[in-house]
Amino acid sequence: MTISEENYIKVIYHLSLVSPRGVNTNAIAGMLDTKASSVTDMLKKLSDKDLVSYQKYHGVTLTDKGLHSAKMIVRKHRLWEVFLVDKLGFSWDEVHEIAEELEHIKSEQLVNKLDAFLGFPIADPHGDPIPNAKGVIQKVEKQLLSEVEINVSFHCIGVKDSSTDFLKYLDKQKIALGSVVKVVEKENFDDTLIVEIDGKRLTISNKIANNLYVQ
Amino acid sequence: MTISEENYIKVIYHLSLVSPRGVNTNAIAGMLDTKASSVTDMLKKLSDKDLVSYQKYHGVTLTDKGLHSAKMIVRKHRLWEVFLVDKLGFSWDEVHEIAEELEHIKSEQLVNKLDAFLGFPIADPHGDPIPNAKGVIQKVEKQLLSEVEINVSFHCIGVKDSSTDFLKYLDKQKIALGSVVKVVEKENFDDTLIVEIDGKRLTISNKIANNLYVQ
DNA sequence: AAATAAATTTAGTTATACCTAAAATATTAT
DNA sequence: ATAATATTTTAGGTATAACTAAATTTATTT
Ligand SMILES: [Mn+2]
Ligand SMILES: [Mn+2]
Ligand SMILES: [Mn+2]
Ligand SMILES: [Mn+2]
Repeated sequence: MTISEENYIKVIYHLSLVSPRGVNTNAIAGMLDTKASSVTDMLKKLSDKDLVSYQKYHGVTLTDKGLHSAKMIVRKHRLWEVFLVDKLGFSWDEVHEIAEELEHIKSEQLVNKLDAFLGFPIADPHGDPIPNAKGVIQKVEKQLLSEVEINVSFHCIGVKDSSTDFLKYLDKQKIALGSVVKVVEKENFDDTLIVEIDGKRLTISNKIANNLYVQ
Repeated sequence: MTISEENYIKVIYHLSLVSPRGVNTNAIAGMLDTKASSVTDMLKKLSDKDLVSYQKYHGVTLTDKGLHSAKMIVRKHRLWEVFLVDKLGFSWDEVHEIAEELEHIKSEQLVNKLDAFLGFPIADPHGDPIPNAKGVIQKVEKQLLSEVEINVSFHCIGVKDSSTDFLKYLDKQKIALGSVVKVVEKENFDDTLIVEIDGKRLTISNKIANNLYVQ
């Protein structure tokens, strides 16, 4: 599998979590910053390799083989992110780009030794679950902060958006995974929230609350 | 710089340590397991990018820019090898292939953080020197065991050949970097040596002695 | 100084992974 | 149901990095 093929498989995997009935050509093109015609070319190749099942004009789904490959790539991506943050001292907004390269390193032995070295983490620095060596992903129940009951305490356990801008905002507000959050007040007009984070009061927009997972 | 370009630059670097007057097309082809005509194509491209100076039919040398790039690739290769052995528990005969991939990961910050994480090692698991962030390589004086005075003790500090076969042979004979070696007797007919390694007697061929660096 | 051999380059192909523009199909609006 | 619009595919083209076979240049013999 080439790096390009792996990138397609990974994108199809992520998109299929949202559209399990079939992933559109244009959606893939958007994620990979490429043209729809290039996507069509690649879908044919992936289909020939039995990694996706593809019906012209009706999108693709991953085959079992494709799904497993995708999970192994995601596993590598997230393990490397843990390594970069926990061992090398990168901050959580710096690691995605580097992990995009590291996820294509081939050795299975490497991934499994890295996993052990990191202590078999179950989530990456953004709270995303890490598939195990067999591809099994632990399901954790989580809610968006925007949809949570008022005056009940939760823990931050992940981010939905992991753009640099959002992660840096969270750093600035001292919101980290593990922080204790409680919604104190909800403004009906625009859904702005007044929250208590680790004891400190803070006003946050709906857009922020809508990208923070809690448990 | 593409992965392919980096591989060429690195091979030219290694060959130029032996032939500083100019590296031949065929030598490069041999190392990269490709054809001379492919090499010629690439040399033109590298020359256009000012990474090598190339005169048709007369081989190439690295420019300053090319030399620096080469050292940075070698730096990454060797640092990753240290990581794989020291942190992940790979043995020294398993790491080269993986490092061949890892050496192409782009982030400069990554290399320097990795370097710090590893404690700024000066040599890789095979005893080869690791260029620092500026490209400076510490010169250590070393001799081949085959050329060393009799009845004088030395330390093993590196291997010339780092093929799996040779490294596994050394493992089997309990010869490692750091071992204390003394040549006890030299057979004039075929240069076979009787050596004492960490106190134990052993007979080794000239070919073995010719691939072990001591100090 | 030729002749022969070896090394290197050029010319012409191939596969991958992109692209643009045009054609085909599907979706939506009238 | 037809027309308009959006999506997707096809057709034809580019750049990279490989290849084979032929031509050219350099090195070695005689
Ligand atoms: Mn990421
Ligand atoms: Mn992540
Ligand atoms: Mn190596
Ligand atoms: Mn090495």
